[in-house]
Amino acid sequence: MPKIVDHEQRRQELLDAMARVIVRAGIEGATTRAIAKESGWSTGSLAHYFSDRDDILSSVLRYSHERIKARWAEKLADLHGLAALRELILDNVPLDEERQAETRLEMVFWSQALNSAELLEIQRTEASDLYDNVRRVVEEAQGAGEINETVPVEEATERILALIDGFSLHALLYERRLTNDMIVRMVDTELALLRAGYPAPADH
Amino acid sequence: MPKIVDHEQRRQELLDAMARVIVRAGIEGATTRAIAKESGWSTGSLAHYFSDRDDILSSVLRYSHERIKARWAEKLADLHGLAALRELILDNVPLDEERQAETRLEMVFWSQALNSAELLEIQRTEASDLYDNVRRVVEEAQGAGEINETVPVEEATERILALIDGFSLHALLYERRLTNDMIVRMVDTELALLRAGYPAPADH
Amino acid sequence: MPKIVDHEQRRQELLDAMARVIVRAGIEGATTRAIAKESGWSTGSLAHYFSDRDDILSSVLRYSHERIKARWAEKLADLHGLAALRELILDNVPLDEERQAETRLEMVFWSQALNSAELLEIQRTEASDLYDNVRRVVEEAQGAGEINETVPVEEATERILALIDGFSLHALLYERRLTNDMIVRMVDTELALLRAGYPAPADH
Amino acid sequence: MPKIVDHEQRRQELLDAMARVIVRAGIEGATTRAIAKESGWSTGSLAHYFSDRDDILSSVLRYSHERIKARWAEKLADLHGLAALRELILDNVPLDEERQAETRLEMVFWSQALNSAELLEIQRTEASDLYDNVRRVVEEAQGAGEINETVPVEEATERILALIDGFSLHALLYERRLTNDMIVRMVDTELALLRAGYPAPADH
DNA sequence: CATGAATGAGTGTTCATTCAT
DNA sequence: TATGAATGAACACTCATTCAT
Repeated sequence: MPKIVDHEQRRQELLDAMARVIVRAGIEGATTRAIAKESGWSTGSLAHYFSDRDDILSSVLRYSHERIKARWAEKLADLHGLAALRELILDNVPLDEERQAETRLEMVFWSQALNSAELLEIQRTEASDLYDNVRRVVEEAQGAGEINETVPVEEATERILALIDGFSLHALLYERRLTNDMIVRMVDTELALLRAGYPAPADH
Repeated sequence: MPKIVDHEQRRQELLDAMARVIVRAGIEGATTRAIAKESGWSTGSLAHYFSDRDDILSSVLRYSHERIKARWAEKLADLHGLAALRELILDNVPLDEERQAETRLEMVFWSQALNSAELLEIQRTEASDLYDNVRRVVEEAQGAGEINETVPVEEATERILALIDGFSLHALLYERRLTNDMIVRMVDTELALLRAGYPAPADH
Repeated sequence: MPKIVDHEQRRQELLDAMARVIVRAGIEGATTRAIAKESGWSTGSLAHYFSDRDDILSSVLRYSHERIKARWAEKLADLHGLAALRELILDNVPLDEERQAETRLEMVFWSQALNSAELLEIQRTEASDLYDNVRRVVEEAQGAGEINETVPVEEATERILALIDGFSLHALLYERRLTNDMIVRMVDTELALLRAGYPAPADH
Repeated sequence: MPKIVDHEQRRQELLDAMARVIVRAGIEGATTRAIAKESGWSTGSLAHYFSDRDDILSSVLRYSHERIKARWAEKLADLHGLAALRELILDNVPLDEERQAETRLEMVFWSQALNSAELLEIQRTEASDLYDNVRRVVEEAQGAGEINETVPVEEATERILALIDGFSLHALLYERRLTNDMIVRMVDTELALLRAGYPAPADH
């Protein structure tokens, strides 16, 4: 029993190290040696906790999402409706260094997933978690009358998710152009839009 | 007289091959040998056209943007205001296979740019091109009364750019969730929003 | 517990292999693979003991001199004055196969040092060791009255060093012309010259 | 006829370029491209004048000696005996930049010859030219009474040749230690020694 | 369980050489 | 004759992985 706890704890130590290395040096810098050095353990040790490098990679992806999800659970515990939605969105956007690191990690996995069926599957599963959460909160807010009843839930959810990743990406790549202030302001505009209801699209 | 070769044409041939390899196999699959094989030339030949792998990489990024920009120029030639904006947005979203390939390429460079000052610089320069184009068309549309005069141009531009990349990303990663139809519908919603003007944000 | 390896011993094993390869095939034949093969280890193993090929090269140069110096120390322990000088000179001339191999190694590094600041520095440091030894013994012999008091120590030292390398070089390149007998005879002539004192130079 | 002249002239142009590259960058820097660039001709041109890189190398060695020999012929034309010997020695020692370049070239070929039967043969042939010249002048001087009749010609010749290369080597490698003044002084000491006759060697 | 030495395939790159023009 | 594009073997080096201790 205590051994199992140690095992899991050691895995997390190694995954933390791996995540730090990826954030600092990218996927190409995340060599076995670099991870081992960052973690303080030997390269041979990794083999006891992960079957190979791909296993480490997918584990990092899962682990990162677990931490993010745990944070949501805590933050959303006492919030409801639009307030919860706002918190959820802002929690998924790189407004501070911790969130920036998470986004860097995400970005690496976006492209990695394109060439790995396993990573893609994980990515999709994890993404559907966020999707479900956003959608649930949107529905809740709509049920509570905070979101206009004409707003289609699915579209609202997709727009929000697109904005989250779009802002995240641009915040990292074009940091001088897209400031935190602008992101927060645009998030609030989106929330106001949900309150007011989407305008009817024109013909084309 | 020696064999005369159109240097620029050969470079493009090689860059096309490189882009195909990256799209198919990712950045890690884009080895010198894979590029050579895909292009039908030998590894040694690459040295005549590029100084090293980094040079190939950054050239691919630049080349891809050149093609995209050339396409805009053509498409936007006869369009103005909102119609031009709609075309520009839809042209930057992976609605067909060609555009999907471009997005895959983009995604690879997003994460590569995080660990390469040179790629980041190129990425920023190219991104500012799109920014300028979107902003110009938005201003034009606003001048023509197609966009509500209360809409802040900068914010509108950033929202659109975020949506473009957010939709692009999700279309590739979560293709079954985010369909082309939905993307087009959401783009039109965004345009309608610009016509109607942003709602006033609530307090927090 | 991991396999425990005597790092220094393994380094010397590899350096010995490297020296053998250089002696046999020259600097251009001393490829990573050739060294690995000669040593019986894999190419990847070299990386554990040397940072790169330049490191191997400079280490070989240093290592070779260490062995030579250790031999002097032993040989000169009980000798003094002219007898010590004679021994020192003869020990630095390729009279047997072992010494021939050392000279071949030396010759390779002479030209390598011309294009490598690091090798040149090592070469100079090691050369000054021999200079100091020769000079010390000459002074000792002069103090003991074995060398004429009019002989300038610096000039005597330089002549001896020049003769050592000149004989070494010619013994290897023109082995049929310059025999061991001749070398020994000329060394003894030089020692006799030191006893007798240099003749006064004529005017020019 | 004029074509043949052109051919030979072109060869020399290329050999000059090759020699400059070797002196500047060593044997490893003397790539086909570097030679072509230095000469101002294309890499393909080299093939018209030399069969391969080895041919270039051995031609450079021969060419360099031809120039040196031509210089001797001129310098020694009006000199005889010890005066001629002194001139010959000083002409073969790197007292000025031109001679330094020649010595650098020599040094490269010393080690190259150890692993190339062809280069070794050339080296020996060329070296015997210098040997013959030195020996001839020594005999002449001895015949004229300038050199003591007890001096063995062969040994005198070998000593001189060893000193020439020893001084040359040390002048390049240990330039701050072995100055031109010292070299000239030691050469004159050697000449004085020839006048005075070698001292009788002691027993060992 | 932990180590780190050892592996050898694979990498980007360079090179002398060939050859169609 | 002169060119320089093209070649592909060879290079130094790195890497994920294995395994005896």
